[in-house]
Amino acid sequence: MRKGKTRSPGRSSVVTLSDVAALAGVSISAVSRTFTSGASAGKETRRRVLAAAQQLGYRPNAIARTLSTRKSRIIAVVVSYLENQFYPSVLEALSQLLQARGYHVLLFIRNESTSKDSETDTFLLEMLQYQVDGIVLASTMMSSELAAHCQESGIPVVLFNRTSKMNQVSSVASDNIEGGRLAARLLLRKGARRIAFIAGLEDSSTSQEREQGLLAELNDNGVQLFGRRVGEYSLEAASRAARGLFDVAPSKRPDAVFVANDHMAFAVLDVLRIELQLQIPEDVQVVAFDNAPQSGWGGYQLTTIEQNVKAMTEATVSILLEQISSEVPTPACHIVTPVTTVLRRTTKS
Amino acid sequence: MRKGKTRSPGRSSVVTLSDVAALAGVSISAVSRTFTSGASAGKETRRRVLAAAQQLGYRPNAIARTLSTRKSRIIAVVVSYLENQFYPSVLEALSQLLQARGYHVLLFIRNESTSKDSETDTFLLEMLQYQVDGIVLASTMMSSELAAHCQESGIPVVLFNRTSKMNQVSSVASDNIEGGRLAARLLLRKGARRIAFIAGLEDSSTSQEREQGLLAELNDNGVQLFGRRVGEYSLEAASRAARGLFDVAPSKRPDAVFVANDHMAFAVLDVLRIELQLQIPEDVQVVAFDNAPQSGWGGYQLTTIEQNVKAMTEATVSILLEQISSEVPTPACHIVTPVTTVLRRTTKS
DNA sequence: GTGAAAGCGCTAACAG
DNA sequence: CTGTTAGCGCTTTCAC
Repeated sequence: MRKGKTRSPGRSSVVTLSDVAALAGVSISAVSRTFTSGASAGKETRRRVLAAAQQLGYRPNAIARTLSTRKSRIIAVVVSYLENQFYPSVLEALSQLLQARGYHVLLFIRNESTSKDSETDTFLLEMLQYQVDGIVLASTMMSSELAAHCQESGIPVVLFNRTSKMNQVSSVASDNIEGGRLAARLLLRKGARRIAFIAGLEDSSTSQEREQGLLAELNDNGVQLFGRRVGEYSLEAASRAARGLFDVAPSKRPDAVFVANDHMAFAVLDVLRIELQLQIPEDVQVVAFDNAPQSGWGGYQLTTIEQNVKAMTEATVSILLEQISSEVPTPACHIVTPVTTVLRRTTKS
Repeated sequence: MRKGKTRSPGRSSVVTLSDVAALAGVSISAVSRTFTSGASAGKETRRRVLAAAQQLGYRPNAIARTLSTRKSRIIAVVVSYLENQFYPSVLEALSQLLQARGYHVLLFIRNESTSKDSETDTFLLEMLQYQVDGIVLASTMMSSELAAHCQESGIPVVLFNRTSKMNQVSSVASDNIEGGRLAARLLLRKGARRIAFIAGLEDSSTSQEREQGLLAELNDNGVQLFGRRVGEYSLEAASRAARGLFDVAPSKRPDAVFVANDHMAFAVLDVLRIELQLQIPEDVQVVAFDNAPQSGWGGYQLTTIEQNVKAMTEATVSILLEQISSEVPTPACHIVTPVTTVLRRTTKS
């Protein structure tokens, strides 16, 4: 191991507290204090320290600070995949907010297709090892088990865009039930009567709630669900689902579909329009969920139920920071953000 | 500050090396060694340590380890925005590779629109403070200056999908010039003679090279560039560029456009088809660059020059890890990955 | 307000 | 192979 004053040249970051202290002719605690907001800083001392620090190009070592304070100012965010543009949007918003408050994002992408269950543990371990101050689980496919694990390790967790059976852990999600109802109401109002649903993953709370809302509203209006398939949140499965529903005799076809998210809806629209030569919205109307960026693009013009990314991400960081700063374990809280329907060309005007 | 053995309950991560050592009845170094690969581990000792660690739920503290070893196993990756799906793809691939090798991704999103120049420094500072082992700059819009800064701080940097005037810093990028030539050749072969170009950001090396290749090939075939606009890598500017080029008398219209990336091309296609009611590829052919995921979707079916994300990301991590592990400063290296044209429906068959 | 000193949890000589 | 020990760079009592 290197000895005290030996410096490997070229590494500017090896300027330490004591170097600055030496140059400024004060103690290291003095230096530490001037770099710690809200500490008893001597006026003249501060000036000299700042000068010395400036001259030396001193940068506080966040790692050392973390070791000492047990606060890393790092938030782990885990997502399952970035293919669905909704998630990059979220990631961007989240990162922005966190950065503005002096936190940093340690990104974990848990690609479902290439990862086994055991990896879940690996992930968790790694997050814990890095002493992250908080975790946001923005992964619809993440097991509730993992959430529980995190929770019990004592570090704040918030479930993003999903909820958990156990109310122990905080969550932020859209009003998916209401969203499902909005979709149903819209479709009904536009004259649809043979309404089908394409689910995401069966065990995703998000998909379940959206379906639940759909069914409730349909039921309230005395109409039955016409068909149902599972799209697993993937392009391929969604395409298959669409074929299953629509590649049949016209008399057996739905006249509308509610797709659990925009991402799947793009695939659905492609098979409907291109493979099956169906007219949208004349032959079939479709409404989905999220309002991902591409939904508004000319190629799709998808009518959808919008999730309020801004509200969701803001709630997420505020809960997280709240829990982080609070000494006592804060009770879990569950935020439900409102949704709105945005009308485009996949429903009749 | 908390005293030695005092534990705040509920925080399982406070189990330390010495706790394990005590339970196992060995020294802390023994414990440390069994958790350090390639260390002289006593067979029986190891067994007992592992048992004790297991029982206590011990997790090595990566922060402490970092402080001691000066290796954080964290790589900073900075991107400018995630709206262009090419970047989420890259991020996912990068994260995958890095994770597999025991590294982690600290994500920085430098949203151009909301950030001032001074923030560049802030970013850099933060990365340095966290003692990141390496940096990948996957941001076309990032100033070369920042790259230089990083470089001089002694930590390995690789420019992703861009190059720098100064050859000091490593880079990984596609063969953009060849890509531009491929686009030109394709368009020429498909009968286009009035070929226009929509650039990204003027000072982006990537856009410059693509244009350069286009011009070179055009020139070799004795044809002049028919028109040129700047799309700034944004949907809005690209739409404007498309209007500028095509919202004119038919006699003055290009019969093909090469767009500097797919992201802009989507906007271009939308104005061409929807606003201007032009037939693609009959009235105008378009080819772009990247082969972003959506390019293959039914709504666009965009002919494009594909960047090999796999090759690019693999090269990136291999350079990075190489430089990290090498004691002496490794000379900068510049990887150029091959591109291929993928034919779809925006060019004639 | 300021300095001395004791850690934070782990690693890496070094001597046995 | 094992234990002892001296740090890594910073924060935070605790006296002065």
